[in-house]
Amino acid sequence: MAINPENPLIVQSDRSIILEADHPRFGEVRDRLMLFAELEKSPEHIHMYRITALSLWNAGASGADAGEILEFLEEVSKYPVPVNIAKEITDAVGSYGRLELIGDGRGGIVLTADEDELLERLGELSHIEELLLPDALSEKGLPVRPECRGQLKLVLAKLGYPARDLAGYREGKNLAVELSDTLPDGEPFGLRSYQRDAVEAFYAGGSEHGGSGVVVLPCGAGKTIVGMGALAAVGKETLVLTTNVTALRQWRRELLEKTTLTEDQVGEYSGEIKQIRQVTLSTYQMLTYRKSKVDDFEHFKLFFENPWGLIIYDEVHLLPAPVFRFTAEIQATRRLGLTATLIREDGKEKEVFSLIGPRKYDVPWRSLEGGGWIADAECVEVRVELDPELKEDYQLAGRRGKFRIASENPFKMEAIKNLVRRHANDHILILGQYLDQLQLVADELGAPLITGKTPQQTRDELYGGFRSGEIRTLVVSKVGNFAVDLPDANVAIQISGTFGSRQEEAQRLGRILRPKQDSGCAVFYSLVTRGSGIAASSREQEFAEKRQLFLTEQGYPYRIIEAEELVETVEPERERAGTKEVQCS
DNA sequence: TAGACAGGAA
DNA sequence: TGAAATCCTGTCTA
Repeated sequence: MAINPENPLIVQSDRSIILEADHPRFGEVRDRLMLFAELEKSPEHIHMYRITALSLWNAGASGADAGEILEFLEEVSKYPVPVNIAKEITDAVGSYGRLELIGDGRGGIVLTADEDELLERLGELSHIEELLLPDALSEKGLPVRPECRGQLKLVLAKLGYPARDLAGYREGKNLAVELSDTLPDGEPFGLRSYQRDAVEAFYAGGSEHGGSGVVVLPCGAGKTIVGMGALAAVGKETLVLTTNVTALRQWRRELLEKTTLTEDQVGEYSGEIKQIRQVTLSTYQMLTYRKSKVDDFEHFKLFFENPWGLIIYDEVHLLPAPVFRFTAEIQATRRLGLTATLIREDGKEKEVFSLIGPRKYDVPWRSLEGGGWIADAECVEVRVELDPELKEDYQLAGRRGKFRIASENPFKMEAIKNLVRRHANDHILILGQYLDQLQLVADELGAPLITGKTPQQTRDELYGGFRSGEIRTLVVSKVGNFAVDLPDANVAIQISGTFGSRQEEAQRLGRILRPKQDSGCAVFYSLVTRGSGIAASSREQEFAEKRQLFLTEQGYPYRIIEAEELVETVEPERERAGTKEVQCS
């Protein structure tokens, strides 16, 4: 293998991959890497990826082939791919599928392996043995306790041997559903190409094998519609789980509007209303409700006692732990997970992989920009100096104290004002984490503030005002992370955020990704207190870096500007020459 | 019988 | 690392 220093990539024997960000082939290589490696750091000029077992299994599950991956790496690498890495890739990608769960033809399930020796070895492990049927014998493989199907997959994955589940599904009750071809307002309706691809990827293998996995799509790309497509494809009674009631109602509205389902077929099972219908919508909290820690879960029966042929998990990255437990027990029911970021901050990715299913469909967010499905967006990190009066406090504070002080840095106010002035004709959302800080900003700007305490009615009014353009700037607390009814904006200013949450960053960017009718331009500003004195980087900067990883992975580079520069560029006419400036008016 | 509110959970 | 939001239920009031 020849050495080619012109290439953008270095694969190292510690499983890390370094990609040059300024290389002409950067974008193309990044989009391929995303499918089997995880972005770990993105300092200036380079992106550092890491190959993990899970990232390779997901690649294997979505049909990637180790040979192709290696060929690609060799083609774009400066140096030959280290032998140990080549082997690891081959092993890990290949390991998805070495073990299979299949039907034994008599209604039971057996675990099979490509090598008898492996199967024997696994079967002797005590925590696997207890998931198997003790005295049963099968010439095909190890007979599995049917109720332990999920648990077994989880244990195997943790051991490094993910199993492909081909044991089939309970059929569930038939339900004929079709997508509407026109919406109530007369607009024609149909699946977009990528939505159709996602449904097909989910249901590949048809009714026998198709039907468990996760679809990853950016906010605003129509995940609900993919859910409806899956529902129509499967054609069985379905349970849809959402994170809150607003999302639940939105699903209900969309189901009625965009499918042939009628009012009496769609039920809401929430705190207020307890309907169980052919398509039932409920919340995670409903299922995990119990009076106290020692009581039983009161409503989990919803999972088991109905003939669901499909369960849809909305925002699967937020799925609470008890729902995993129930899900482990209903592995015979088809499952579709929907999310914009398959990242869990609690590290339960293997649970999602094992119990919901492997990643079936994922495209880089930015690639949907081309089709005009989501808006072109630019991310800008604005570095603000720490208020000198707080420098001493900052030095003396502990780790979390430092983060809080940097987050609430009063000098951010000036930058916020400049940004608001700069975007005089835009719809601006200001997003933050601390209520006092948000209140201060709202007062100073004379803009309305929405927090968790704001009653729904007031929220609706303010949302309405923002939508109509009457209110131009809206200050929003963490409610904005979850509120599906929050109107779209074209400018978002993040003034503080949760530790290193990549998810939150992604959600917040999602707020401005809906395609715009007029200019089509969207900017996401993130205000970060700059490191000062001895510390090269502030606590907040460190977390900001972590937060930005997911979006960087998706192709959104952060342009860094200093807060002081904002003053000069307040008037759009006086943009600095040579820099592609943002023109959103 | 609806709405407001407090309390506990994760 | 911690703050904030949400949900569900039960109770109280009108």
